Amino acid sequence: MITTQQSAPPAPAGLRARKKQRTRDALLRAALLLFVSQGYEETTVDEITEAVDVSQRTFFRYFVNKEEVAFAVQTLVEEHFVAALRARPAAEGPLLAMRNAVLDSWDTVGEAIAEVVPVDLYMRTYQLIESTPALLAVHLRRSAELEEQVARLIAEREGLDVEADPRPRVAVAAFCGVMRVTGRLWGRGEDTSIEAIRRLTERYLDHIGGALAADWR
Amino acid sequence: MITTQQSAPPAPAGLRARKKQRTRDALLRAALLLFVSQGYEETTVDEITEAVDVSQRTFFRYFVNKEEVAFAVQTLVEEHFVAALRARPAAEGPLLAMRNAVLDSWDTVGEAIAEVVPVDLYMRTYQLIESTPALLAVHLRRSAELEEQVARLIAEREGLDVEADPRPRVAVAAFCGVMRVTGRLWGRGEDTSIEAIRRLTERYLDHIGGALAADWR
DNA sequence: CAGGCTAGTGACAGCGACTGACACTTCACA
DNA sequence: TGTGAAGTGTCAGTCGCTGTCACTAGCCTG
Repeated sequence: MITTQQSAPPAPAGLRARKKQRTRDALLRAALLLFVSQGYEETTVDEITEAVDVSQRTFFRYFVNKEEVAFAVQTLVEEHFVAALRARPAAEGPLLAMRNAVLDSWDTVGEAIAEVVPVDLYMRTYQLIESTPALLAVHLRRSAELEEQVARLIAEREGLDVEADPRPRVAVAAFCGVMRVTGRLWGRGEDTSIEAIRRLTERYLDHIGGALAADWR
Repeated sequence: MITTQQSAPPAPAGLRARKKQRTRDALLRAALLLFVSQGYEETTVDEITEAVDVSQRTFFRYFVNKEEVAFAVQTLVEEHFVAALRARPAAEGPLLAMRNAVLDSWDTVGEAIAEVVPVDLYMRTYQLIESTPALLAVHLRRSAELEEQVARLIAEREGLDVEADPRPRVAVAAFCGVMRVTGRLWGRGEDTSIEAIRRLTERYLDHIGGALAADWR
C-alpha cells in the first residue's frame, strides 16, 4: 500500500557495506537506549562510542551531530507520511487527503520502525524529544521543513503555484499546527500506543472546522 | 493603548544598576551588529566581549547562552502582542481577537524596539534568525511556548478549560501556523518595513477560512 | 565618614561537542 | 596478487559553556 522509499535495506552488497550498516545500527540503538535511560544532555558522545567500541570520530562520520541520531527514526516516519500523502487519490480535497494520509501511515509505520529499533524504544525517544528543550527545538525546525514540502505537494495536487496562492501554505500550516498539538499531548499522556495517537489525531482534526468559527458559544 | 510591561526602564536607581544596564545594552548591540554583519555561527562570544571589553564570563552572566542574545528584542515584541491580546474586548471571538491584537501591536511595537536597538537592526536580526538553522530551531520552540500561553489566554476569555476542550489549542495552532508563514515570507522578501508585515498578515489571515474549505475549485 | 557587606567582574581551569589532518588497516576489484 | 580507496583511530585544536575563587567598587549602616 505504502511505498517505503529507502527503508528496509535488503542485505547490502559487499562485506564492507554490511559492516558499515551494522556500525550505524549499533550506534543508533546504543544512543537511543542511553538517551531514554539517562537523558539526552546527560549522555556524552564518548559514552555512546564506548558502548559500541568505536572512536568518537567515527560517530561523527555517521551522524553530523549528536542531535541527528535522535531523529533517525523520526525521519523514517516522515517519509512514510509523505509517501501516504502521494498515494491519496487526486479527487480528495487538501484537508481530507492530509487527514487520510496521517491515519493511513499510522496503520503501517509500525512495521517500518520495527526493522530498525523496537517500536517501544521509538516511542520513548519521541517523548524524550518533546521534553528536552534542545531536541524539541530541532524537532520543530524539522517539522517546518516537512511542512514546506507538504505545502508544495498540496499545491501540485491542486494545480496551484505555492508562491502565488496563499491557500496551500495556510492550509498546511493550520493542519500541521493541529498535528503538533496532538503529538505533544500524546507524548505527555500515559497511553503511548499507536492506537492512542490515531484516536487523538482523529479527535483533534475533527475540531478544526469548529475551532475556526467566529463564535464558539 | 498597549501597556508595555518591563520595557523602558525609567533610569534605574543606583550607579551600580545603571552600569549594569549599560553593559547589557552594549553586549546586546555589539552581538547583533556582529551577527548581522558576519553571521551568527561565524561570530564567537570572544569577539562580542572583546568589542565591549569585558570578559567572556561576564557575557554568560547576562545571557544564559549565545542564542539568547539574538532573541532579546524578539521577547519584547512577543510581550507586546500578549499585552495587545489582553486588551481586546471580551466580546470579540477568538480568531478576531488574535487578528486584531497582531495588527494593533504592529502599530505600536516600533517605538518599544527603538528604545533598545535601531528598528533596522532588529529587522535584519529577524531575517538572520529565519535563515540560520540553529536560531530558527530556537525561534520555533519559543513560538511554541508563546502559543501555549496564548491558548490559555483564549481559553480564559471564552471561559473554557484548555485541557478539556480542544478548540483553544486548535484555533491558536492554526492561527500561529499562519502567522509563522507570514513571518517567514516577510523575512525572505525585500520589503522589510513594518507596513509590509502588516499587509502580509492581513492578507494571509483573510485566507484562513477559504484554505480550510473542503474543496478549493 | 569609616568600615563591613555584597554585587559584579576577571582570571583560570576544565568539560563536552565538534573538526581537520594524517597515518593505518582492510576490503574491493582489476 | 597487488593497488586504490573506503573506513577507522589518533591527536591536536577551537568554541560554547561552567565552577571556583579572588578582587574591586558601589552601598549601607553605625
